[in-house]
Amino acid sequence: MSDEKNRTDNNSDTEISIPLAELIKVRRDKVLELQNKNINPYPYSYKRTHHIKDAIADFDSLAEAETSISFAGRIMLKRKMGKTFFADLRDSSERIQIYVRKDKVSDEQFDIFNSVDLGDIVGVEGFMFTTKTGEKTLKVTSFELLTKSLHPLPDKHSGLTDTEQRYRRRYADLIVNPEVRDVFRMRSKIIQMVRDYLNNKDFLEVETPILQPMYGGGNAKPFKTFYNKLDRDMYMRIADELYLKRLIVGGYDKVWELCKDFRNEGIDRFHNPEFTMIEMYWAFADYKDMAELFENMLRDTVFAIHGKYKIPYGENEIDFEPKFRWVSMLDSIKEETGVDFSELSYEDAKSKAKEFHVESDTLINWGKVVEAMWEEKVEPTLIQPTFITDYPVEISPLAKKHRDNPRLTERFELFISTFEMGNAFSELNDPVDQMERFIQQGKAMEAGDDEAQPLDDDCITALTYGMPPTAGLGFGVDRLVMVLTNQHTIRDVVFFPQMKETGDGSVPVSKILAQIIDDE
RNA sequence: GGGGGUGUAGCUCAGGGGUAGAGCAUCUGCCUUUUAAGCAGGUUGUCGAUGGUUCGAUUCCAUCCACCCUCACCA
Repeated sequence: MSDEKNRTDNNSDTEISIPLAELIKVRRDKVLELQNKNINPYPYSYKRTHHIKDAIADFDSLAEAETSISFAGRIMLKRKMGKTFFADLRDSSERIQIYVRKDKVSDEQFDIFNSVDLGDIVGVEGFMFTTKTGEKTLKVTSFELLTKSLHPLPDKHSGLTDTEQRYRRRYADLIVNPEVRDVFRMRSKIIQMVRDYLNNKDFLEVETPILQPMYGGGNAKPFKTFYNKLDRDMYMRIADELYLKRLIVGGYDKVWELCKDFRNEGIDRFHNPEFTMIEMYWAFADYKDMAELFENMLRDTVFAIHGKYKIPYGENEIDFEPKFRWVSMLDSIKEETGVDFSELSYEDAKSKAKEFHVESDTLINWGKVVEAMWEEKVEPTLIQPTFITDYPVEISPLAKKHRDNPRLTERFELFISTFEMGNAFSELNDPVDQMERFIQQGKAMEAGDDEAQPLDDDCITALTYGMPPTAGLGFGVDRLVMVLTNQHTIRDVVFFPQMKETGDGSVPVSKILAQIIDDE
C-alpha cells in the first residue's frame, strides 16, 4: 500500500507541490487580477508627506487640524472587522495603526485593500485621530498599493528567530525585527562619528589597494586570487599598514582609511573572513600620543551614541569616562602572578610558564612565552578599557623598539570586555631594522608559520627614503560596534556574514515562480 | 580540527517504529473603533540528506550537511 503511494508520488510529482508554492500562487493571482483591472501592482513612486515617527511626534496639531498626511510602508498586521480594517503599517521610522472604512474610500480602493496581504507595501493618505482604546491612528481616505509582496512574512508574533535564517535572509530579519535595524543604524553612526572626529583632527581619509601583489601589515593567511591579464597571483589585503606608511613617507602628516580586510581563517563569533578595520597614521607622534587620541575618540563616540559614558556589555557595565588604565604587559603579568618575566631568560621563562600550567614547549622565543602567559593570566581579567603596552619585540615585527628596553617595543593594545579593540605602535621607520624583522618573519615562515609576513621590498624601499617618526593604529570596527551595541556575535553587526553553502534540499523560490508562470 | 546541542508546515514549536500535530499565516463565511481582534469551517508537509536494521523508519543505528554553544588558532 505504501509502495503504491510512493510510486504514484514519484511518477506524478515532477511538479512542485509544497505549501509555500500555494501561498505564493494566491498572491500571484492577486497580481494578475490587479493587472486585469489596469492597476499596476508595482508602480514607480509615491510622494509621502510624513515619516510615521514624525507624524506621531506632531500628533496633537495634525489631529486637531485634521491635516491630510500620507505614509508609505509595509503592512505588518491586518484585522478585518466587517466593512472596516485596522492594520499595522511600518516604515523605516516607526509603526502606526491605520483604519480603513468602506464608506471613506472608493469601492475599488476598498476591494484592493481587502486583498492586501501581510508584507505588501502601500501608500496611505488620511488624517490622524485617536481610537476608543486610545491608539493614535491614521484614518485612511485614499490608499494605493505600492508593491505586491509574493512571499509570506515570518510569524507576526514570534518573528524570525532561527539564527541561520536570520543571517541567510537578512532582509526578512530586518523586516520583522526592527531592533536589528537599530543595531546597524548605530553601526553607521559609530563610523560617522569616527570619520567626523578624524576629519576634525585633520586626518586625511584615503584609499589604498585591496587587490595587492604582496600582502602584509599583519599576521594572517591571505586570500589568493589570479589576475589573468598580468598572468600572476594577487592577494586580497589583510591590512592597510604598509600602504598607509608609504603615504606618510610621501609627506602627508595624518592619514586614515576605513578598510575592508580579508583573512583566510576560521569563522567564529569574533571572526568573519571579511571584516572592517580603521587604520590611522600620524607623523611626528608616538604611541602615547596615539593612545590619547584613541581614548578621547572612543569616549566621545560612546557619548555621542548613548548620551552617557557607562554602557552595558553582557553581565558587565563598561565605563568609558575615567582615564583608561595604562599598564605594561610585563607589569600586568607580575600583578596577576607575582612573576617578573623581564628578569628571565628564554629558558627560565619557559619553565616558569609551566609552573602556571601554560604550555610553552612549542614557543620559539622569550616573547612568545610572555605572550602566552599574558593571554592565559591577564587577558581574561580585562573588563574595563585597558591599554596593555610594551610588547616583546619578537611578536611585534612592525613596531619600533622601546626607547628604554630593546627587548620590548613601543606598542599598545586596548582591551575592553576581554577582547582586543585596537593595536598601535610607534612605527618602525629604520629600514635596516625593518628589513631584519622581515627576514626573521621569513625564517618563521620557512619553519611553518603560515601567518608570518613576507618581505615587502617596496615597503623597505619607501622607508629608505625616510619616514618621519610615526604612530600607527588599527582597530576592528566590527568589534567596536559589538561593544557599543551590546552584541555578542560579529554576525550580528555584519549585514551579510559569510555562511557555508546550505545543506538543505529546499526548493528555490525562483523555481516556484517559474512553475507558477509556466502554469498560467 | 576536538567535544556538546539543534534540524518536523511560510513562521514559532510539540510529538514519536504503523508515513504527523498545535498556534500564527493562508482560504471560505459573519462582524463599521479593532489591536497577537473575535466566531464558525477548510487547505497545507520529500519530519536536513544518504545508507542500514525492520514486514514497515519521520522515529532506532551509521555516515554526511548546515546552524548554535564550547575548546584550540588568527582581529
